[in-house]
Amino acid sequence: MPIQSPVWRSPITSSDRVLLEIQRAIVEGDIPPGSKISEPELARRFNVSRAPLREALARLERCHLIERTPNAGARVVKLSPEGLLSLYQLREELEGLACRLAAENMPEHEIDELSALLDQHLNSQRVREGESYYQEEGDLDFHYRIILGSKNAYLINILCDELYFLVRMYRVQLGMNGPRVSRAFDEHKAIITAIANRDGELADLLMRRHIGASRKNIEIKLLQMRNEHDISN
Amino acid sequence: MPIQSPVWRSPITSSDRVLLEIQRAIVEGDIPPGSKISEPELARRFNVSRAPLREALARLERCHLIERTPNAGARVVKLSPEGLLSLYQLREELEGLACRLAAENMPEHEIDELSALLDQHLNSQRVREGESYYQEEGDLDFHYRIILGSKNAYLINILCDELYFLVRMYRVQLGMNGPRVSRAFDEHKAIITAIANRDGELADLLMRRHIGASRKNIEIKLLQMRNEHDISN
DNA sequence: TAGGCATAGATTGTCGACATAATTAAACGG
DNA sequence: CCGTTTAATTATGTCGACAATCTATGCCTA
Repeated sequence: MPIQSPVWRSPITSSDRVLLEIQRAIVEGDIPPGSKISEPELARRFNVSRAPLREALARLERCHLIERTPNAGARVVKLSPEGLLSLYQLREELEGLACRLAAENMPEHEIDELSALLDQHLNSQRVREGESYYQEEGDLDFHYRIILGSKNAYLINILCDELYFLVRMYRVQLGMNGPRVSRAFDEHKAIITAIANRDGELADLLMRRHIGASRKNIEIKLLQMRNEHDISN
Repeated sequence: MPIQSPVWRSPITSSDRVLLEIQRAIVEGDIPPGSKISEPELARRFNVSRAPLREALARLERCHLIERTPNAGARVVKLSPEGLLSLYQLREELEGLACRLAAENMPEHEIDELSALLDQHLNSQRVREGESYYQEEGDLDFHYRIILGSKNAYLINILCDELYFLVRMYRVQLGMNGPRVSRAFDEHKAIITAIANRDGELADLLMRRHIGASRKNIEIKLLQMRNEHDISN
């Protein structure tokens, strides 16, 4: 039964518009983590009443970008090492499952498209200096397509609509454009090959390893930041 | 970084009260699957304005009990074999992970409590005829406690707040009080033992098998129902 | 008679205002 | 001067009403 995505529906209502704007602002850090969300202020800022704004806040809570307490208002989530660890534990498990299911359910043409997209990225990426594009959009696109290929509506909803905004937020705010680009590309290639061969078990394993590598990479980054902080104090 | 549960917060506001009532009504089938949700009607029925009602609807959508389309309103979800399969695929994965994490993070006293609870259920259940209690509340309680024991906030949120209402809905509406009671008890005992031994790998495996058995049990039930339906036509 | 169009009714999305609870500021006492 | 209590202010929860959109009924046309 097709569960339509309630977060990424075509922006028609003002609530949708406001949602997208605030989502971007939080992910990019324009509204800093931990800061309080003032309904009257945001309503003025986006020229809407509090009704659609509150609708947007409800959906922001759904993708874990804000936390609300009754009668006390909402605050932007505060990033933390534990939160990031929890997030990546889940991603390893869920995206591994997504790969296994994609190996069963992903139509040939979707696999071909994704494969072609990877090659295209390889060509355009090696030449120009701006490797950040692949790191950002390209990587997300890769993961999204596999998740969608799983054809499991709940899995798609949880990953794409609820968890991936957080992933982007951590990436942006930790400044993740490390030197993992080329290796990530090879790993992506291996995963899509496994899916094309309908080898769900292997695709599962490779994806877990892929995300695990990202996690370790980020944990190192966090340790560095913590050390710098300790030194500066 | 405690993420407070946004769905199960103490019912203080009218929105919370309405949410709980509608949740129960949908899970129990009082509001039949697929039926349209009329905001004016429900607002009158619960003596509230449409504002808190819409807040409740937003949260109902979050736990997949209704589906909304912009400018067209909300409908109660329609149960389907594919939906149930998707749900149990996710549960196997997520609750397996929960077991692995619980083996690491669950405090001794929580393990002892759960263990004692199981023994208590064993005693009170064997004597009286009403085995349905354990099947319903007891089983849910068992799973909830392990999930909470994982100490992964996102995992807890997804399972307890977003997916378990659907699990209950499927159970109630498919009339799941089968003969699996005693076997489920043994399986529960084995799982908690593995967690107590801090053997995450084993607990993971056992939980996956436990849920997989439930899934097969339900698939059989669905086949039976489909056959009965075919015969009657 | 089937299909498309227009109108009427109802529903959803949005708005501004009020009641209540929380937060801040001030006043008081120690 | 600081902590506590009280008052003022602000913010959240809720309400009723209006505007935009969708649905259904009936009519017209081919």
